[in-house]
Amino acid sequence: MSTSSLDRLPLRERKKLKTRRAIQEHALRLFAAHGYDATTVEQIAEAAEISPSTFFRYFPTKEDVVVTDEYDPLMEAMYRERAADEDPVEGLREMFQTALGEMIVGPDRDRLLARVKLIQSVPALRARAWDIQQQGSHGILIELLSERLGRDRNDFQVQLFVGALIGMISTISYYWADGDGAEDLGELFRRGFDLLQAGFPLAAQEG
Amino acid sequence: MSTSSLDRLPLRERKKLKTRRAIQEHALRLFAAHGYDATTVEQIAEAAEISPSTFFRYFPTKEDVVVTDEYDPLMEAMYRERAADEDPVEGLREMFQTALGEMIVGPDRDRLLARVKLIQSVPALRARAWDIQQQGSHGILIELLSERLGRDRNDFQVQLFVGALIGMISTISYYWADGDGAEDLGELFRRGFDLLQAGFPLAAQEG
DNA sequence: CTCGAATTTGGAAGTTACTATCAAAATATA
DNA sequence: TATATTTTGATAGTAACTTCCAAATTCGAG
Repeated sequence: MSTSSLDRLPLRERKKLKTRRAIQEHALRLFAAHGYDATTVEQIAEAAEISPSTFFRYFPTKEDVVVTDEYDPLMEAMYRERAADEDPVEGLREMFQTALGEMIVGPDRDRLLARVKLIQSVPALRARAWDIQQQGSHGILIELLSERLGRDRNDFQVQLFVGALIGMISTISYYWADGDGAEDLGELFRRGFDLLQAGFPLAAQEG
Repeated sequence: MSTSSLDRLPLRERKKLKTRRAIQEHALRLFAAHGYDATTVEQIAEAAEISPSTFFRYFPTKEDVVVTDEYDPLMEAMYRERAADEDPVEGLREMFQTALGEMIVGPDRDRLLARVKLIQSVPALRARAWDIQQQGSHGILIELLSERLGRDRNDFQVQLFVGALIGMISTISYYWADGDGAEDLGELFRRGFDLLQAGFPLAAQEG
């Protein structure tokens, strides 16, 4: 962590990142303390020592403060680094494992857990989170997969797969947050991919 | 169509349904003509000859006018009518086929197509549509399936399956609307279920 | 170090979705 | 016809977002 790439940025950029983080931290703190709806953008701006108009320059909507993250480009880079002759879906599966291991630990884990719980509990956030994921991860996954598979981006099977995968990821996130993060997220993803790859053998059990 | 069940309702209820439909029709018409954002609730209210406050008594948000439909209870009823010893997932598959055949034809088809296209093009609607589906169809499917399977409602596999299914349905709807409804919706569902049940055999093709 | 260009910030005013309240109107019931 | 219940409309208010302009800050060149 010593000399991160951030330190080499020009002053202006560093300040912007700092402001952005300050807004996000104060916002999440206030949401946790008083609730999402009860916290106004004005209050967040005051806590972060900026003006409301500056708030909206950093985040287009109040929802984005909670819903936005920076995982997508990282995941894309990780996937592109993988061997070209590997099975594409298998590669995706292992990319997720690596990503989860690297990104979702320590303070990030608690942050993510808090965010998912908040998202889950506020309709406006649930809705926006899905759309952000759809615009971000969904598109990237389509591109990466169709590329590796040598298929068109509009290939129906690829779209179906990614659609199902995103739906599964949503489910996994909420299941994980429901259990207060007690279960291992990597293990939940593993079970998800197993079923997606091999099909769902849902059979009745003894009631 | 002659004497529908609606005619037997008391005057008050009939009027409510009529008002609700009037609001929805005028809203969709205005959205198509001038765009979603450019159309205000006030304008919709004026066109439907009601007050803005009445609008919000019928629809909690402007988004709901577009996003709400009445398919869920029908699908639930159709599923419950099916034989108890049938394979639950197979039953779901065939319920969807029947439902699509019965509900999504004629004027309903064009209406649905217009709605999906509108939803697809407006971020706020995309987001809200997902959340509505999640609150509605998702919960119902979890209940129906877990019941038939004799499993707990919190069963992880059931949740994964329904999550993936809902993701797939979203994908299918948008794919269908993208192609202006040229493809057969039932056929698209069939292919989706095939892959979900048997697993995704995504293999590279000759580029 | 200083000056001028570019960018970031703050402030003010406006739009619109949505809420709360309460009196008037329409409908049901007796 | 008279009374109770429900639905409606008008009014006033909140807060998220947008737009626009002037002030402050940072950057690059001489």
